[in-house]
Amino acid sequence: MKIGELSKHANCKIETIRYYEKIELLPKPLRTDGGYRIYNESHLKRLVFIRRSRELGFTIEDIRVLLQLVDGGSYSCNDIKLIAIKHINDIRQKISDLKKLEKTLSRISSKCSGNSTPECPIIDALYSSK
Amino acid sequence: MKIGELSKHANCKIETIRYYEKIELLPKPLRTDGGYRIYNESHLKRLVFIRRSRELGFTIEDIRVLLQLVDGGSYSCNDIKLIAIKHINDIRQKISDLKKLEKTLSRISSKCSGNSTPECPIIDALYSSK
DNA sequence: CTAAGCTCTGTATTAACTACAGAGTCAACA
DNA sequence: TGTTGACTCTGTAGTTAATACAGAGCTTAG
Repeated sequence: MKIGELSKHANCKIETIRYYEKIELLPKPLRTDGGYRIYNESHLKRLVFIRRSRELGFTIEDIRVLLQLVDGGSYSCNDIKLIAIKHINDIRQKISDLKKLEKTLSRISSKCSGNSTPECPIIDALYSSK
Repeated sequence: MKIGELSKHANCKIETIRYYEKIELLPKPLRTDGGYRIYNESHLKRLVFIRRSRELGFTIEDIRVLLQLVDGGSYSCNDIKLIAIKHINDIRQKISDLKKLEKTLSRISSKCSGNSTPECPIIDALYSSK
């Protein structure tokens, strides 16, 4: 299968596929005489794995570790679980930070009259000298 | 005040201050004969405004708009409130996305025995052919 | 055989900084 | 006055995870 077809099956842009090859997440595929990349099912599975992991918010480096474990064939369920749990904790932290942010912003902007005068509590809150 | 002092007062790295000058968020300060930047109180206030806004998650471009409104002197409370509300909505969306993510990951990883066998539901979920 | 459509490489861009290298400046102290 | 150490300067490159080209070459249906 050529890169365009892989792209459709994996729901991943062509440039991204080439990018993953360059950073060595995807193995180099065979080429036609003309230089076109030719992929097989195992490339597709691997690419789907990568995309799914990205969608779950794993970084490329997380994924590299996961793939190395899988490639090595020596991974244990525990290895994987540790990575996942760390990631879940990161996500929870982000959620908590964003909630704080939202509260602060909502509080500031609720004081705002929303009229056409040039007095604005939001600006005051941001710009005040202390 | 020299850049190091400004940096301490505004809690902002020196490189970042120079960066803000380069992208024209901060006005160019006067210089000593030797070429050192010399700042005054109004630079400090502006830098604090920028840092505070960044901490609240506004983008540089958001801040540029806010500052232009303030600089123009013609802003209205309503102008500012619209920007803030849009931003609050963006944050709520992000929180909701992250919560979904967290749920999915928690669900997958709770199936994981966490033992030393090479069978792992996390990998299976990511790597399965469909 | 030709034209449309696909793919190639390589480089530049995005956001918001951060991290140097190598040079120059300033202030205090002897 | 000389020197040392701390500070600052410019300019460039790196970070993350792609995305967006230009300009060339390949493939295949008709």
